[in-house]
Amino acid sequence: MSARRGEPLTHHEISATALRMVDAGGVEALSMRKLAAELDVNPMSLYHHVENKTALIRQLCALAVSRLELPPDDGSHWQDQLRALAHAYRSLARLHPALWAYVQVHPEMIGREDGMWAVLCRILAAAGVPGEDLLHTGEALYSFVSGFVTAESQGGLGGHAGGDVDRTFEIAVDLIVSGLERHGGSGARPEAP
Amino acid sequence: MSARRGEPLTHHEISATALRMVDAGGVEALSMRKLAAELDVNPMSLYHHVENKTALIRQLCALAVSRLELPPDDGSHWQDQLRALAHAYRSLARLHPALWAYVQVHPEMIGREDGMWAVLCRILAAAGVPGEDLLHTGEALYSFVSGFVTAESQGGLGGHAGGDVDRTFEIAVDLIVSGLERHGGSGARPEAP
DNA sequence: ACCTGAACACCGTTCAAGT
DNA sequence: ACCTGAACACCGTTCAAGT
Repeated sequence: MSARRGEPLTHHEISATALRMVDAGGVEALSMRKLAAELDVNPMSLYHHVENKTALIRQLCALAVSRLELPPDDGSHWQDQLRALAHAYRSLARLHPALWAYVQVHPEMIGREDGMWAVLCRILAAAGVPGEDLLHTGEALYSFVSGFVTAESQGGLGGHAGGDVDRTFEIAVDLIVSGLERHGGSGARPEAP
Repeated sequence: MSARRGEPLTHHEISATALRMVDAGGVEALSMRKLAAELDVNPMSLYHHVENKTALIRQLCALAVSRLELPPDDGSHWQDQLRALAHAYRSLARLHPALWAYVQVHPEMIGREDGMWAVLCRILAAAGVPGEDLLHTGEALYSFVSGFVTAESQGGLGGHAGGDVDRTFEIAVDLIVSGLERHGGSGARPEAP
């Protein structure tokens, strides 16, 4: 009977449409009623496929996270692998900027993304970060990159004349790598002249 | 006539109450109607003192930002000044965590906080960051620290066993300082022992 | 000048009823 | 099983009317 053609609303179709709406207008532009309208369905029908709005957004986050392309553990320098991870994360954030900004404010939506943490910790270990600092350092780096991509996607960067955000990202990643080279075991130890 | 005692709703009293509500339950817990209830006033009365909800939140942000205690330019090392600035920013964020998370997603709410940018750029110049990289580096650092304090206030850090967030912040700031010492002109140049 | 009630166009969600 | 309409308790905001 539903206004839509025969098929009864797939899980996937709901998520895809919702994600499109979030991409277009931010999470605050997603309402169950507008989503239903977009799907040409009665608002209440959605509740047979999704527990509630929060659960729906959680699904969107999971969908987005699953697209993160983790760099493989080839034999390359940890510096290159760390750069690759940072770039992969930034790319993901740029795919769904509004959703990603939401994630930073609601980290419980994705939990601690397992694959990424394993890769990050492996790289940091290779960089010579001592075991007792591994998780702290990983968290620091993750929050740094999260902050950057959020600022980027929300217009918090590039305000100045000729703002070249790619260059800012390059400098940001260089700064982290340099810091690790100094702090970790592989670089120079503090003792200044 | 109003339910409240004689006085006609001061600007300040509205902001203070709203900020208290945001601190207690997040920005999403602030509604014009609940704020009016808290003030014991008709919801519509608020619109004589505030243009709309967005303008009200903007005022809250300005209020919070004005409490940032910028470190003075004593003669101390740029490293110490940078640490002081980072700590001041973190302290501010911890005063109003929910509002600060909101600010990161809506950077236009505070604009580019002028005093802070001047101090940050001065410190980076003292660190030997070349002029053409100054703004990029400043933006990178600002986004890093923003990311950290947002993650901290939203529970994105300290998930692991014995999570000591102060220690994570210490490591995070050390990492930035080390990176600058390497990249800038005043610290030890790469040449390792 | 300041306040107010009613109204409008929205929300998320529940529930009893329909096929 | 799946869908639906009516309803409830909320929103922000406008506007004409009150003092």
